[in-house]
Amino acid sequence: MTGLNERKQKILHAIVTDYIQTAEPVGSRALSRHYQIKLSAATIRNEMADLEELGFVTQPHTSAGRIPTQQGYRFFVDTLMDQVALTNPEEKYLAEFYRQVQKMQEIDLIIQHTAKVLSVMTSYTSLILGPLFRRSAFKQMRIIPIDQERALVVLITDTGYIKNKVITLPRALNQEELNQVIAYLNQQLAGKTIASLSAEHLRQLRHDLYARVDILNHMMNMLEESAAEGESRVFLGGTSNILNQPEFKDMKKIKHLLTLFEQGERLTFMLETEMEGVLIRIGTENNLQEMDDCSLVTASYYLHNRPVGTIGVLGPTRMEYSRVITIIEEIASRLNRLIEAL
Amino acid sequence: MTGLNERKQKILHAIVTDYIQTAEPVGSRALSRHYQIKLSAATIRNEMADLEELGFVTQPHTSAGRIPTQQGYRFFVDTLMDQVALTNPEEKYLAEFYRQVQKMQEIDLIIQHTAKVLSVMTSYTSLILGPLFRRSAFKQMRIIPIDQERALVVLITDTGYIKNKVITLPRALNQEELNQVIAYLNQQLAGKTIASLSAEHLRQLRHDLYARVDILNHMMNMLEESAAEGESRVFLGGTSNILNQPEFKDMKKIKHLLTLFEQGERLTFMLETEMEGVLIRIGTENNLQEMDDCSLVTASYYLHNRPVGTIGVLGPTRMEYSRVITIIEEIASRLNRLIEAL
DNA sequence: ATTAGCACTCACCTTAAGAGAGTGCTAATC
DNA sequence: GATTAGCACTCTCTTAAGGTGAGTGCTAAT
Repeated sequence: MTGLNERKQKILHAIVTDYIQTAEPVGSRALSRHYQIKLSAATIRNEMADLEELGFVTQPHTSAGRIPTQQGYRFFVDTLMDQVALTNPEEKYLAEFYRQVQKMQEIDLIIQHTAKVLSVMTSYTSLILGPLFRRSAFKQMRIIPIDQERALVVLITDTGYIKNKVITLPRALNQEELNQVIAYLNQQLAGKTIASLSAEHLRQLRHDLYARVDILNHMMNMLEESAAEGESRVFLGGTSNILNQPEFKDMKKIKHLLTLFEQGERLTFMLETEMEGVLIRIGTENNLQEMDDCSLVTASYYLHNRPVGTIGVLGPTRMEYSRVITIIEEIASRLNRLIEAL
Repeated sequence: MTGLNERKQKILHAIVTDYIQTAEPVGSRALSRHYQIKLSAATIRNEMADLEELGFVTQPHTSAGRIPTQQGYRFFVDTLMDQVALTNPEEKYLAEFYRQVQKMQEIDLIIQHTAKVLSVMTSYTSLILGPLFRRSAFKQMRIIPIDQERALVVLITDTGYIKNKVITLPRALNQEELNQVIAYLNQQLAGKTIASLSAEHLRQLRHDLYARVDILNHMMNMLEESAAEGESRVFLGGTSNILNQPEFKDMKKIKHLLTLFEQGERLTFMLETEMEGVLIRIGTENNLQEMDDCSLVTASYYLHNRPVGTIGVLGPTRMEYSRVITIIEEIASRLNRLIEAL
């Protein structure tokens, strides 16, 4: 299947590289001139015809140059792509940037800034899925009475995500009672991830606290709600960057993408993954109409080797994959370090 | 200056109304046909020529119909505009919507949903400035130790805005000490708005707590930081709606607007106002390049008659002002009621 | 004061022509 | 047998020209 001889690979590599840079169909002439391919245009034409038949490239119209197909990009990404390193200025910039970010103690700020820098450095749009609540572990929980009926539950997780939730209490409670419940919950839940709270577990809790079961129920409801899908904490950066891409000069496409950007749940869905390392989804691999012309490069970030969230870069399929991968890897690793320190 | 006789006003009204609907230059013919103006096209042409000379309308080119100028819109908004009421379905929709929203206890959720509904109902872009911290009043403050060095300060304001801030403690502190400081602060600050904390006030506090001045300093820094401009809590809704407007078919304009949308501080600046009632800024009145073709309709929302935030609708200058005003007034008042209940 | 009539303007659409880039194929060359 | 030069062909893109139609300004009649 991947029976591409070295020459074809070289040509495909050149086509993809060139097209990524110029967004123009690549002709045989240009290839034989600029790239280290010491073949005549005619020969290259023959090879390109083969590549087209094999599905790696295509022509926008009969007498145009070739552009990579999705399959072409896929092969490029899997086999052909060179690795690039950060440039020195990039490296310095990032180091300085995170020296500043480090001082912020709140995960939300950190992530927001990370989204920003990710989009600036790649000049694509960045998406970051904040630490997932249900993959975070309990650190502690407090309850602060607000008035007769309501109280604020503050939940601190090990990912630095601080969850506030106002709950309505079923009846007036004295601080004493509340404290008991909280103390017990803290003790039972400390260190556990939200996702690991089995039904069994919860039943046990309910049993233990049968005397306070009404309060507990409220608390548990809150937890479950939060753990459930509903909560989408996606941060975007550089949404306007998509407008720089010539493939999105079409109003309709932009509209679809912008509309997608407004739908937190769908973005969350796109980003949720437990994959190790960098994951690249090209065009229809995203399984989303709106994303058919887009690629998404994602990497998870970790706390204690547990993946808790995802950072991603969204651009046209004609994306500078190698550069983006390098950047995303670097930033993910910096984010990891920051989160460990929270 | 505004010496527009009734007939001219009638014609201007018709031009603006028609142009708002169609986005096409309005010709004399169309006016004499469709609107209740029983004058011939020729007469209308003469009047239109006058209106043009007076600066209320203009021609995109010599042989086109007229379109309103900024001054034209201004006059329309100030003097000509009819009031419209919500339609019955709109009213029902809103009532049901807020029946749902009411259940959410968190201001952020409420505002996010309000932004959504505001953009959906107007089909423009909505901007909402969350309750300003410095215009909110203290309700209470708690501190939760996280580890040896750090603690979480939770600050509940009367606008329902709950502020979390991780602070690094200057030295290990026992809960006792912290509680003392917090108790004192709670007592001193309860009911005061952040903005009203004068320097004198703070000096007094520092004096009273001289024994704990290091902790206090940290807390105060946090407060000051938060009260300062830095914190921009702007919520957007329906950003993709701008793409529906024909005046934004130009990529450049869209790009500028989207870029503006990414700059929280500038949005905050745009929205900050203490004005009573509905404020309309048309085109260059916004004092922002990017907004030269846009109008912004805003209304403050209140807690105890104190303006704490702003909701706004952003569209082209060719905006359905009267409809937007009606909607924004209704939604602002519903938001008021919700916030009073927090 | 109002209106009908008319010449004129200008954007927009369609069509045609020409340039340019690139291809596929064939025949010559290494 | 693989490679290349040459050439006819295809298709997009740009530019120019002509035609259409909506709308105007002005003048003379009502």
